[in-house]
Amino acid sequence: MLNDRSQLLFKNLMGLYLNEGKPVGSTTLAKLPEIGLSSATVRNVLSDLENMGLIQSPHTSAGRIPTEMGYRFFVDSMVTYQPLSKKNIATIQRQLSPAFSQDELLAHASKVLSGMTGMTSMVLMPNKEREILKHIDFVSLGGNRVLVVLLFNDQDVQNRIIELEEAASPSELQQTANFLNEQFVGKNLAEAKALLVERMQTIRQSMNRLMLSVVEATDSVLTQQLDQKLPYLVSGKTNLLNYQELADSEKLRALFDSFEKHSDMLNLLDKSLKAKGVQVFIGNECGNEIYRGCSIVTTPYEVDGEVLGVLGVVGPSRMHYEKVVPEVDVTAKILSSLLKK
Amino acid sequence: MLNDRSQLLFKNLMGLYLNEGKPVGSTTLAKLPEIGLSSATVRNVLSDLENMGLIQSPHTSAGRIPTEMGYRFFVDSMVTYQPLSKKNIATIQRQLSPAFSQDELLAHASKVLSGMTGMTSMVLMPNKEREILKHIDFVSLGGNRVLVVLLFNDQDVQNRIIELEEAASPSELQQTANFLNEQFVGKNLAEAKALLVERMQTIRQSMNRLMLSVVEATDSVLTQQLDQKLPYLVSGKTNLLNYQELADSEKLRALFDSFEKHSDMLNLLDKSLKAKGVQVFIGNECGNEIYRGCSIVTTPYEVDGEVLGVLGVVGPSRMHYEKVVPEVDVTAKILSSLLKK
DNA sequence: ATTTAGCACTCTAACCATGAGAGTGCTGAA
DNA sequence: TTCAGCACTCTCATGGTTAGAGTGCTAAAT
Repeated sequence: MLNDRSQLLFKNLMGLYLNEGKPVGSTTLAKLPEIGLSSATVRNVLSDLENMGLIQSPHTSAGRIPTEMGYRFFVDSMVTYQPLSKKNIATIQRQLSPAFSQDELLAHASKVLSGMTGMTSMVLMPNKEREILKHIDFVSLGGNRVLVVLLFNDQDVQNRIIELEEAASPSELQQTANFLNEQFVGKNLAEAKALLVERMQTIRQSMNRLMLSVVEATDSVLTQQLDQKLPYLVSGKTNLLNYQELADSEKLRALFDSFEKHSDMLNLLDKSLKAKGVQVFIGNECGNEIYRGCSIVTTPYEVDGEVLGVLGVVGPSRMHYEKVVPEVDVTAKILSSLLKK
Repeated sequence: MLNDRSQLLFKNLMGLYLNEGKPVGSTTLAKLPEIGLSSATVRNVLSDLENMGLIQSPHTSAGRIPTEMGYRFFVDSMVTYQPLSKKNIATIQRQLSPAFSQDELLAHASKVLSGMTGMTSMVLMPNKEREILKHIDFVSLGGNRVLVVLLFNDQDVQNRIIELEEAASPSELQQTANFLNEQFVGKNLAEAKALLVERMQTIRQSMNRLMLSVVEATDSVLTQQLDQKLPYLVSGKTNLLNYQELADSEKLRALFDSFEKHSDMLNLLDKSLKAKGVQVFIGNECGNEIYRGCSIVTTPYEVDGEVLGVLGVVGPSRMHYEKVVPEVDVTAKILSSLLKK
């Protein structure tokens, strides 16, 4: 559909534009040693490319810049991705390793990604509904206060302090914990909640008042557990201040607002969740007018072959895809490998 | 030192400037009903005020704007603070109450403050060194993995998963926990660490290898506990995008960088930690050239009369002190009262 | 002794004209 | 098919001009 010469010129135009950020004219291209054509011939080709919708001219006497379709074509069939150096991979590994919980690990991944790419990163958190309850424990704090410790997936610990109506002895607490462990360990949060509702009738009859109030308090903790969490993390927002294409503070505000509003971003991350491998969304494909001029690169992370969430970066469409895509990819892989353990 | 008429004019000038953000000229002031002077007379007074260093002229044909000294004078002796409405107070209370841990409460306070003032807020976290250890507990996770639960100050729960060299039975863990509780509960983190080092010799002799390795793992958790935490939280950074006086993206970057660099801000928050009541830092007083044109309003929060940390906001010097100061003050008071419990 | 009207002066911001520079499309020759 | 040449268009930087805002000073009025 596109002859070799057109491709060559388009690729060179992209290269120059990604580096300089200024419209590229026919003379600039003609001067490149690998081209070997006069500027007039280049002009003819550029004119074709413009008719095809791959490039456009901001105004008559400026050079050409890629259109969204141009970016799309470039990303789909021209970019040669550059593998990360051993050293960079080691650096990521080193920065992610000292994390103690799943949440912390994901937060680190987000930081690493925004630091490495110089853009803004986001990490879609695993669906808490599907986290599997591994252990319940109660710690008496004296008086009526009890610390509830919930362990999910061997990595994620949550705790809440609850107040009972009357004091509970350690042995009573132990007994209740044993009961709850028997009933709910191995279930995910949603199942546990459903089960609790279902069996409440039976439980009421078989337990004394004290144990019942502990169970009820635990139920409310489980419920809160579900909604309370942020759906995704965002790091390095301020990195976007570095790009002049986003220098307008109206534009930035709109972007930041969109991050907080959640709906756009969740939509996108959800799409990526269902796809395999790295996805690149360019401009309008991001699903909102606001993202004109921006691109989003995402990829899912997983554990034991099951997709848990998505991580990615937002930046100007004029980004170095050949570097950013592998960076996102590798970070997701390393994250996945660390989650496995 | 300043006659009534000068004060009246200065106050009105400040009022107009705070609202409009544009230099105020003699005619504008003369037109105000409460002035009752000709613009010529006003000009004479303004000239005096300029000589005293309270106001300045950006250029010949613009009006006057306050200098930093002008702001200082205004804040120190002219502002009449507006008490918050009952409704606003109730709103703060409602937004802060549903917090489960100390950290969460402080994070909420920061959010509330940035939301209410429309500026950026920061909260200096309590000194972790001085948190008192209330309870240590171990939960066996099967295999060699043990969950360490540390409870501080009845509100702050921390946990870490540690891996032992060999499996430990629940009773062995219980025994170790009992020992550690006996030794360290009631001490603060720094004391606990010192004590551990001091007694290590004795402990080595009196305990078996397993218990020893648990103690050592706990020690490393205590150590991490000390450094790992952020010294302060920042919320609502993006609010600063709304102010045209900060619209320049260089300026914003410098500010955001300063928030991440910690040193400037910590210096300032530390100063506020030692002072009583609300403090206002204007421009240069913030301790860095970067904060030219910005002011910082801080106040300590406390529990049982002991100062724990500081909270405050950063915004343009042209802020409504009469509202912001009470807002910071009340938020700190409410936060303090919730921490007490 | 104050206050104020009047006036000359200064500076900014907006507007317009101008020209250099960059890049284009088209045409006709190689 | 390629390309040199040329007329054309548009932006951007520059400089000049003007209206408007605000000042300081002086001399008259209170």
